[in-house]
Amino acid sequence: MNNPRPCYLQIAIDTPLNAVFDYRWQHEPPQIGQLALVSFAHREVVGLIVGITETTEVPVDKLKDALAVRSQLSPLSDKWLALAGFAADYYQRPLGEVALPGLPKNLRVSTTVALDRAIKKLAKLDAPHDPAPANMPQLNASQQVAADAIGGAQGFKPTLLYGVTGSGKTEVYLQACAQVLAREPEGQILILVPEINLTPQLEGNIRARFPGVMLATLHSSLSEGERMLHWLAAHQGQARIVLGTRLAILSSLPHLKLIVIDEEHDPSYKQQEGLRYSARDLAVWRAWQLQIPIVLGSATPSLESWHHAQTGRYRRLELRERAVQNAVLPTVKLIDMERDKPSDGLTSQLITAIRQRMERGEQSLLFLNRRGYAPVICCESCGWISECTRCTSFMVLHRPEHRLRCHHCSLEMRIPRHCPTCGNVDLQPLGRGTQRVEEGLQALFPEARVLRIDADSTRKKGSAQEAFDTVHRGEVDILIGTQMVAKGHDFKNLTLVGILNPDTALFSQDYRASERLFAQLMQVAGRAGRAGIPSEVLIQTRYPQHPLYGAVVHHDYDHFASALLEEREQAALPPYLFQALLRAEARELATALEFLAMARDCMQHPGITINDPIPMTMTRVHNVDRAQLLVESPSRPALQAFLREWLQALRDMKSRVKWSLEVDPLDI
DNA sequence: AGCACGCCGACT
DNA sequence: GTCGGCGTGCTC
Repeated sequence: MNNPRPCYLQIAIDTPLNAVFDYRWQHEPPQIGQLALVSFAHREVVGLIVGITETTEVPVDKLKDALAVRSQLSPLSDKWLALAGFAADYYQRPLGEVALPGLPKNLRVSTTVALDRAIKKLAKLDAPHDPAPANMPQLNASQQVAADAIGGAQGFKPTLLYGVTGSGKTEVYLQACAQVLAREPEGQILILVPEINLTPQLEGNIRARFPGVMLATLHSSLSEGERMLHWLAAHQGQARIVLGTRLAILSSLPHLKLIVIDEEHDPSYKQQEGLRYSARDLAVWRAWQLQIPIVLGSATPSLESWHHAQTGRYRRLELRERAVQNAVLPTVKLIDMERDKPSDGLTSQLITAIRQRMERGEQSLLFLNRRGYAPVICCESCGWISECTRCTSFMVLHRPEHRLRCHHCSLEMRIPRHCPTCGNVDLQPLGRGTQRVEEGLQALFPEARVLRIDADSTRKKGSAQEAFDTVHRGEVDILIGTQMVAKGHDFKNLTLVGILNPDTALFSQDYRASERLFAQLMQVAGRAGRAGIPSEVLIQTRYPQHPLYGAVVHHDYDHFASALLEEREQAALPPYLFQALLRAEARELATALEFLAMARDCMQHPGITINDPIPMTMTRVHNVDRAQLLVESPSRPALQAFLREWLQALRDMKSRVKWSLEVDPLDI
């Protein structure tokens, strides 16, 4: 057991320091990829062994002994280490910050009881697999072509599966999976979805289809015990199918043979804090690394993927029809709000359409992406408006709770009885959110069962599921909701979708806003008419002539996307240009801007454009001012090379300003 | 990022 | 007298 000659372990630790740390080890040498418990800066942490050497440069007085190696856990593979290494390089973060946070928490504590228990439990579950699928439904012709193309692919073959909502993409994935499981005796499949609670039926479908193979799920609402078990099942190769959200892209899958990314355009594949990675982009890299097929599915692909399909880097497969017998796409109509003036936010045409559904016993869904009662209240005599004292934003009126609430810093207060500046008692709500529309609907249709689903109405755990179940049981006539109702759900009796206020995104500063709006409209429109009953989507707009709406009416993503891509090329925007964003925050805006100006000027940068520092659109959040600096280049390698040097220079500046870098930012 | 050390203000 | 405020400095 005792090895007379000590070795040195190079250990990556979850810290912002851009280095690995050497520790002495006086026992049998471990393997690269194993985890080790070490004492680091007055605390005990678990790090990842990334190198083993016989010498070290570190002075003896600094060197410590590693405390333990987690020898019961088989090492993370070279391929996995290379994936973490790529992500660390690409997103300009220390390896430890990439590799460690994705591991189950119970692997990163000083005790091993949870690990030992999970290993024992999985040993008992080690039954032989039977990959045979149960109850395979008949596919239509284009589904079959797609399933065979994906399931039969060899090598690195990215496929963009472009299929309208309800065209049966899921069934294509499942049958492609069946082919891979049958062909590869140990093969594993990774299926990524945007948010698991929005697709609870997918998990059930997979289990029912493949009763003989182990499925592991990985997402943020698992308990720590479950996460440990599922992660380990994937790591040991026992789980043949892993279904997860973006964080699952960094799971250990030694026999990975196929990757599926459902709704690949969905912004939730992009992590928005800490390591801001794109799970979709990492998935493509991982497929390339392993030389395996990957399928990206969407009714409204991201322009990045669309571009790759146009240039031939991805193969494009198409599903043009809805898969359910007789189900057709809903008819989309635009309601001109200049002609049909809304009262309580609803035009007379929309009200009539809802009334018809009531009479026929069918359901209606109203979509408004704004929660609360009204986005702001104001004083009509002096012009005071309810601004947040800590953020560059407004306090939103939440009438049922009798409170004003800032959606950015969650500051709350009672509704003032009178205007804080002039004393006027007549404070008016301005604009409308879901609560106000709910109130208007109830007044308009006293006999209707109206249900509101948004982040406020579903605060309690499980209440969202409960609300959706109520809709599925047919106990709701009119559903009003935000984003939450747009995704995934298959409402059988829903034949009308009303979209209340989509216009704001049309004139947004954010060049991605129209792409997102289109995807959102298609997605929510896709909730209607799934069971074969003819159905309608009504969009209330002041700009019925806008080309975006024209494309929605004709269900024509092809031309819309190609037109947007052309605009992006003309304007030199992604995907024809690569970007990174340096953000800085400070108590005073000037401090943040000064730091960014220094950053801009601290280095030569041929081939790289560095724009001027500007305050962020929402400058102040929770009493912190934020500014940003956009860096651009038509060459990704040039940008990458520049960023590496630049970040070193920024670290050496030792500024007290808090800053961070995001590669491939979505929101600018 | 944590966490300790360190040097100045109001409390039993 | 000390409890604790957060500035600054280090982590193999």
